[in-house]
Amino acid sequence: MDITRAAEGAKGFEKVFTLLRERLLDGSLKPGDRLVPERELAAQLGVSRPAVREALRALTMLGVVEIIDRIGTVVRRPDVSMLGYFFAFALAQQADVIDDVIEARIAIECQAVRLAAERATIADFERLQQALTRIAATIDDPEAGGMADFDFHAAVVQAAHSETLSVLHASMGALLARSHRTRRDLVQVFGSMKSYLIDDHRRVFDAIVARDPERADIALRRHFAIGDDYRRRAATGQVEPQKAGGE
Amino acid sequence: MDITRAAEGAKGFEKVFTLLRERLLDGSLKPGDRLVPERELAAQLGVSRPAVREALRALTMLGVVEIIDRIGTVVRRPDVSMLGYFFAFALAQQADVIDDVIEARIAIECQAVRLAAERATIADFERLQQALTRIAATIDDPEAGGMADFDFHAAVVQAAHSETLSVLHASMGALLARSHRTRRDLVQVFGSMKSYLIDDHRRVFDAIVARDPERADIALRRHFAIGDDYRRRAATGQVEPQKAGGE
DNA sequence: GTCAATTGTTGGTCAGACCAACGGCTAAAT
DNA sequence: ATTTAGCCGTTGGTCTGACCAACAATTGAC
Repeated sequence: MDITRAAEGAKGFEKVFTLLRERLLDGSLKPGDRLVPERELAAQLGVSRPAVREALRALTMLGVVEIIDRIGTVVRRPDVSMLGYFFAFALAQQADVIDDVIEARIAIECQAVRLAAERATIADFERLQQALTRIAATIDDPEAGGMADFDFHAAVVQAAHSETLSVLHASMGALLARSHRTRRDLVQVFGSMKSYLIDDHRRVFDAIVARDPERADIALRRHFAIGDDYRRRAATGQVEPQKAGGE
Repeated sequence: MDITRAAEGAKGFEKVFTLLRERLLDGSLKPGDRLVPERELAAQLGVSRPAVREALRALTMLGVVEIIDRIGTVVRRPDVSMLGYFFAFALAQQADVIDDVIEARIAIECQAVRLAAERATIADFERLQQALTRIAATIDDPEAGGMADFDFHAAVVQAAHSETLSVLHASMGALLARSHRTRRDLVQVFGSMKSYLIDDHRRVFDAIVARDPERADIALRRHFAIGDDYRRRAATGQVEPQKAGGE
């Protein structure tokens, strides 16, 4: 492993981090690979060992490496659970990032639902059907209901058979699950949400089964729009949304 | 700032990280706050300064603090830029399935073009217009043309005014730029690509200007589909695509 | 009051030492 | 010959103490 071509001009932490980042991004370092020991890496790069440690710790936070005591540092597939930390901090600091990410998830799911309509397998239909059943069974339980809603959406993304979309969706998973959970709290405020939750998810499922990407996309977008409406009205103190009973 | 209640039993990095995480999550530390100097924090916690540095560096990667040289460490509000690092690594691992990533980009861009149709500013229109001009001017230059194509798509994503979509798109940026570059090589095989490239991009632009999200989405999807058609025919040795000249 | 020099402060980095906990190797016992 | 016990090497985790760079603040001279 030729690892001595360091970043120009940099030293210490920056030198190590930049070089490892490049090796990871260009594929020289792959999941499962073990880095040379810290002392050796420090010697090769002409930096101090604490600088190496800082860089490795930083990469650990991104989930791309794992420092194993007395074994060494191992490259791993980026671990979406690390993003749980990020979202927890974002929530605690009331950062704008939360709504931005939740909005952007529409891109992932709406494209996924189109692909699902084209590619879903029997196993996918079964998983979606089970998720639908669970949504209905948990309609009065916000905790389990939130999870059931999230599971349905995750099943849609899985049915798309796109590894990239799955990774992106999983990276937002912690945030989306929380969002679904919060949405479910509104069921006690708006009785009409019960039929909304069951019927809308069913509509999405039916469009996937019908192999109709356009219809699936439209059904899912409508689902998001009405969900946002419920949220808006809860925030503004309005009672039942006017469109809830309509088509 | 009472910061000495450390995590039970832990020491070194773990002790510092855990304690700071708690302070950040419980609101004791807020954006704008400045932590005590590293030396003092190390003394208060009874750990070494490198341990403090590792913990601070870890929190830096999560975007919750910023280490400012000779000033100190300041708490900040997390923003989406941290996600960019994560996505870049996650997508780099997908590099073996480049087509999967290229396909998934449709999710990002098609949602972005919808939002662009709703949110684009005058400055966005100007940037898109310039990109269009550059596409036409570079029609016979694969290198510059690939970049011009990518710039148009990036401008669409920017016009969506969604940080998360921008970050996601940037994470794929290198792959997409290369894909556009490769596509431009096909111009020499298929003369009809010239009008395709100019007209299709113009159609997308017009739909954005018309503030018509549906039409923009449809135009961009058609653009991708025809682009894929060219690519397929090049791979299978066919000459001009039959639909190229039609509506 | 202004300017220059000095001092203090903070993060960035380094060198070297020690500790804990394994795994591997070697020598002794059976 | 085989098994067991002890020792050594290795690696990450942590610590101490020192030095450097680059400012800002303070002090003294004019």
